[in-house]
Amino acid sequence: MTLTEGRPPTSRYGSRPTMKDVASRAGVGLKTVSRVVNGEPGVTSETRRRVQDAIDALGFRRNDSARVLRKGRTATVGLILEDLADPFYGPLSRAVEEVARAHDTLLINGSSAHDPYREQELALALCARRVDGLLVVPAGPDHRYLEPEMHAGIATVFVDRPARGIEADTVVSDNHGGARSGVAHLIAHGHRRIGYIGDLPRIHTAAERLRGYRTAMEEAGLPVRPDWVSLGSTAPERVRRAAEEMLSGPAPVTALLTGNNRVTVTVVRVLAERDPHRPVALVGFDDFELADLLRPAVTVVAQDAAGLGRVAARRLFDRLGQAGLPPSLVELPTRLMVRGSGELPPAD
Amino acid sequence: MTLTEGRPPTSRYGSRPTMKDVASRAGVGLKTVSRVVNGEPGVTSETRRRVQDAIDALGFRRNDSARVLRKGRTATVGLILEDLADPFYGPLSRAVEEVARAHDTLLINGSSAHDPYREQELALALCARRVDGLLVVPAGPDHRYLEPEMHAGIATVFVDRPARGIEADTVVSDNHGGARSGVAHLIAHGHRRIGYIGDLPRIHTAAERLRGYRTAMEEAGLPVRPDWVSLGSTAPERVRRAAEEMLSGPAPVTALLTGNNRVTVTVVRVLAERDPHRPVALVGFDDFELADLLRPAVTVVAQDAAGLGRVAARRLFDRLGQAGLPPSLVELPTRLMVRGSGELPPAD
DNA sequence: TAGAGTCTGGACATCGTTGTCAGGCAGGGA
DNA sequence: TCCCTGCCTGACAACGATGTCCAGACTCTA
Repeated sequence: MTLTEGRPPTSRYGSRPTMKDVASRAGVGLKTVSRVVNGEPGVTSETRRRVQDAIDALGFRRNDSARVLRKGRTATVGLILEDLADPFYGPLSRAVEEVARAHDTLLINGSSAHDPYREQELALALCARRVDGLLVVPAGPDHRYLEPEMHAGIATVFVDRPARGIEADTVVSDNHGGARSGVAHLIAHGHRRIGYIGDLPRIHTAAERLRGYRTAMEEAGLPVRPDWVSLGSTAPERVRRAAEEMLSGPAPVTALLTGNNRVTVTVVRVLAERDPHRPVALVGFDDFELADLLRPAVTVVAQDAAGLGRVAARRLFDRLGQAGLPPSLVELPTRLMVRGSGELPPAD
Repeated sequence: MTLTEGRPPTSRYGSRPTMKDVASRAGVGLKTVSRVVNGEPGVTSETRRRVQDAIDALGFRRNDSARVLRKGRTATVGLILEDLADPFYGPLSRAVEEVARAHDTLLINGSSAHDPYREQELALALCARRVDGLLVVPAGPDHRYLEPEMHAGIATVFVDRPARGIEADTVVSDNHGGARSGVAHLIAHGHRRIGYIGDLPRIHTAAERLRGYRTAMEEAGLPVRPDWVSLGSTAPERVRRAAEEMLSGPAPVTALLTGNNRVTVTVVRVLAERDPHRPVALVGFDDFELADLLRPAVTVVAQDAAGLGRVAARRLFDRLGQAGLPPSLVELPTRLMVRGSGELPPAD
């Protein structure tokens, strides 16, 4: 039989059967259908079967909008990232999805495309759809716009970076410590002129990593020339220019710390084009696929992206289960993965 | 002022103000608030201002569940991928997002984790939330479960692979032609014993690519030994074993076609561990980041992932705008990107 | 056979918003 | 002065599901 058989003649294309339709077809009351659909007790198996038949024949599916309206909870949480295509967020989002699934909750992924306005637009759209909770990788400089939503009961956790302007749960990596250990590693291999190329300074992680870089240099008693630090967009052209300037100036650097995986990849390209007899050491923040297969293999400060997602999601559900928890801050450790590019000796 | 000032005393934590609350605070009717919120005409600027003040004071945000219930449309479409962390899907999902945005529509991303059951669960959950449309990268062997939904008016487009069991809009790459051109490239460089390692045979793309491989071999009058073809999961262990067997059997292959980027990456690892004096040529299906920086650089058959997403999303919105279009099939061309690994001479 | 207790099913209000429609009011023409 | 037009405004029903509560049917016991 085809699935269109048995539809009531009133059903137009684009209109769906409701519980009322199911009830009248099965010859029972509305509430009985509701009981069957929700697996509630108090329906004889004979009645249950009749209702189920009607549901199948009509192709009925419960309208969750109506359900949400009545019940108040949506069993849905939102995750707002900067860029779905950035490999750093893959494991993060996957980890969140697993936790959400364990709580029978649907995860909605969205991307702000690095644009504060789009982040806000997206977050508020999800709030208007009454998600129970929100996980946000902040792109914008100010998150006070979420205050009314949080007060109204939408659990919110910030991941990878803290929010600005409000107190909220936050899960981040130890960016300062990670950068510091990466630079210390370069120093231990004899480098004294080390550059840092990072993301926009308004982004918290970029600032923290810069701070870690400075700390390591200071601890070794090394000076930091202003032209050894370059913060800005991670667009390949900008990063390329920055790298080339640092490598050719009056006091060229012999080693580089790159502020995230986008920057690292571009810098790897720049270094590959240079004279292989004058190698430049490199430590990248964020691990990336195939880093071990490049020659030289790229030494990185790896973040636990899946851990960030998992811890943040757990915190979100804790908060959903128990309102009124005080805001918490969790900092996850990073790990230096030594592979080769950071062990090159200084060229001079 | 803090944002909690002015809340009516009845407002509990976790309950939100409604239009009714706004109306009574502003001293106007319910419908007038609705007009202001939706920017409808027919409200004096004085009234509008009073209402807006009440909205701000109460932190009101329209409940879209109720709105959807009343209006029938959600201005939301869903995209179901296999794995959010697979870099192939990044540009695809980004392209869909751009198109959705141009239509003032929210995009919900979800992942099936390669599991047919999860795909169905997710698709139906989105249908229950009454998304207007659905873009699906099929993971399952049977999509008849979507038939009632499509009949009920949920526009559905399949991407990257066709659906099984139903007629529907589909946008795919020219998998057969792409694989054929990749293998022809290897043959042109003197290879006669060429292997193919692909995804599970039930996956349409894997089968098509196998067909392309066979076509190219046949056209060159070359035999295909059964142990030169290995289909199965893309788990690294399986792929590694398959590659090692093909490279060490009685008639070892001198070149490989890999069926997608996951397989390619694993094979690159295997090849990197082997004797560099006996190189194995490689052509991978799907481009991937840094393919050009490996040594040898990896020659690939590149798909237009962004194109897949863009074309599919456009088709979805065409269908939303005009119901009853006949199902269409679009096949996008692939591009052979010659980089080095496919040009190695046969080892013997 | 009557009464008590249990189980099943249905009528109705409700969630927050929007579409319909009618009432009120001001201004202009006769 | 009266009526008509046009503009604002608000009362009310409806969207589809769920929770409350009660009625009727049934079983079991005295």
